[in-house]
Amino acid sequence: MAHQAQNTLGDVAKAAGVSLATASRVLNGTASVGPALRDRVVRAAERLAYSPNAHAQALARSSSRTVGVICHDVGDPYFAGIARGVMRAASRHDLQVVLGSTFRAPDREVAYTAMVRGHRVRAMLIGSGFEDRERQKVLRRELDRYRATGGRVAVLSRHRGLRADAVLPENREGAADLARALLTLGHRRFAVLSGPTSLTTVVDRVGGFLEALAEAGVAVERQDIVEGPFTRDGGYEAAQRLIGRGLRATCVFASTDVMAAGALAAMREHGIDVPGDVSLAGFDDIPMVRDLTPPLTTVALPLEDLGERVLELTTLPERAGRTRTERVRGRVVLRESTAPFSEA
Amino acid sequence: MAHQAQNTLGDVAKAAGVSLATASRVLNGTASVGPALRDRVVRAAERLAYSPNAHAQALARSSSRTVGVICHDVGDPYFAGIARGVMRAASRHDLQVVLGSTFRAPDREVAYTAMVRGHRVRAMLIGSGFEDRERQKVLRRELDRYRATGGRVAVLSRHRGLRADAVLPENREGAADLARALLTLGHRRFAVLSGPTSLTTVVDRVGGFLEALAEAGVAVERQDIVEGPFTRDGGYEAAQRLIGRGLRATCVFASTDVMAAGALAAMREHGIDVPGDVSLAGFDDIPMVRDLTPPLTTVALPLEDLGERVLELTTLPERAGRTRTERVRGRVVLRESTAPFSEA
DNA sequence: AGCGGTACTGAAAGCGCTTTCTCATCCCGT
DNA sequence: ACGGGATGAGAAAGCGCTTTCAGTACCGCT
Repeated sequence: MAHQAQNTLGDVAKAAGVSLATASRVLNGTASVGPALRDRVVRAAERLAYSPNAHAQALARSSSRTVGVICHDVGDPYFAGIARGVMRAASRHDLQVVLGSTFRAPDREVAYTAMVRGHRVRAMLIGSGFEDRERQKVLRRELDRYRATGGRVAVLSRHRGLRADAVLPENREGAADLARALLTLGHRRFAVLSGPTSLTTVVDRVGGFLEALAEAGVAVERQDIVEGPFTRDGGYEAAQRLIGRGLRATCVFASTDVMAAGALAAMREHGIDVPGDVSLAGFDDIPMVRDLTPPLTTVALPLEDLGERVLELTTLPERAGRTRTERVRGRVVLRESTAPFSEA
Repeated sequence: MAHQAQNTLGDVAKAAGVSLATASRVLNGTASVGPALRDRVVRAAERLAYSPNAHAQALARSSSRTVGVICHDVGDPYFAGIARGVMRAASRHDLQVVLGSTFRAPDREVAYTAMVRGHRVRAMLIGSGFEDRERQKVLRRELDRYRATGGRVAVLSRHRGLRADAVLPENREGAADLARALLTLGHRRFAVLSGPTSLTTVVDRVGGFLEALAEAGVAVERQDIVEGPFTRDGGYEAAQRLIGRGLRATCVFASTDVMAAGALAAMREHGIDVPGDVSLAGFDDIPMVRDLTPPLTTVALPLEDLGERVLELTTLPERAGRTRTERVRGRVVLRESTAPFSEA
């Protein structure tokens, strides 16, 4: 599917009766060119519908204005929000974006980084994140190679041993804050809907939550921690299982809002009133949760902002040894899905 | 921010003690090379962490495995769903994606097409769509130039006078189906929450809805059609205004689910029961609407599927004169947000 | 008139790869 | 033993641009 001949800079130069060099200079504004010639070139370019070949430019300049973005799933509201922020910032910096969606498959993540490296992008934003040691090692090698050649890397959320600039949603602390807020409401028996423990995000959130409870002397039994896919239906199923085992908790924490949404549906189906019978809280504050009934208590993360910031990080001048880390504290938002509890 | 020297194919060739040509052939598998040399090349490439420069390849081959995707806003659940489909299909076809988000600004749309054209992508997917004649003319010119040089274009939803392969959600028919379903429920007085009439999608949906009503002899008064931004908050505000004017309709149609979600919130705030006091319906069937209370009646569009199909279109061999059009009929899904109505 | 600048413009050398051509070899049948 | 088709490998010509480097003109001065 080769492209047919496009007009090249050479054509433009010929049409304008100037040299290649001059045409290039006019179109890039890299040097002063006499107004007469300048005009002729601009006109010729317009007339020929000239569009500079980005590849040729990238090759000649050995640099590009492209960044690579790799995330788990653009379809997920979490990444959709982040992606929006990234796109906004990219457009502000006049950067192009090539996108990779791993669908949560670690090897696809590595494949994408390789591909993106091939594109000689000036920066790479990584928004996925796996606990898998082996994978992480491979990824790290890939990224080190990339950086060795001058590439920038910025990650969103924690990545094991990936020395890179990062925007860090404080999942651990946010979940802990939430736990404390729920304790304050009087809850003492909790259940947790966990996502796959292969995701760092999940590990941090669940870990932070349990830890804060533990500090208050509250333990969560193993059977009250249910794991499921990091999706709405994953939450639904996990909740089903929890309910099937006999729901004894007075408060359920879902490690992400989309799971909470699913859980809410499951509870409704089982005639369990939220927050009457049980309180429910999520994490992220994706837009839709305000519109659930009841609106969901959650830890608000400024998703779009996170996206913008991680992109911005790569535009900052590189710092010698140290990497930059921007921590973003989630804000606990208490809504109607959680109610005070007192031992009847 | 020039990249430092990466290992080039030349380095690999030298390290393997073969010519550039042979190295290229081995790495691309384009010709048979003796097993001994082949092995040396592969090893050398691995050792040097060689990553072919995609730009150089694109330039030399004058073709690339990249497609451009342009949409209004990846953050919107509608496009997020579609984007997911596109990414899935792209990964299946081993195609890279460069993404553009126009944030609903027509000139940004044109700018993106130009940029994407510069990338010599093999195909361009356009998911936006404006009624604006002037803009459309500019866009069309841009795309014609692109196609004149062998580029493929596929659009999602109707685009005025853009002769291109298309996946066409039948907005008009879907809205009409919905209207008829609502009529069957007994409703005779309707209100419409319209998005900006600069969007083709809006025009089609609202038009189809009203037309079907008209055919049944039901008219909607001008003041019962309220326009707002194509967002959740746009729906909220539009509903506010409608309520402010004195809501007389027994059924409200929002031209997109996200607006319906906002409208639902507004109604709840005003103590208007859905569907007790008024029925409410949307369009798209984005995942979240199942989880609203009440779950939303809507016209279901297979979003992810739409995305896959529009990408697939560009992978099909081009057809001489005629363009392909895949129509996708939305399916009316009646949920609890709509109730039968009978004149009390 | 002659000198040092200043301001423009062009020729040409790459950027890193693919892909014709060309040229050796090698193996086969006869 | 010899011609001829495979087969394997290299040289070199681009792909479309940017960017040194090397002028050429022309300006104001002395």
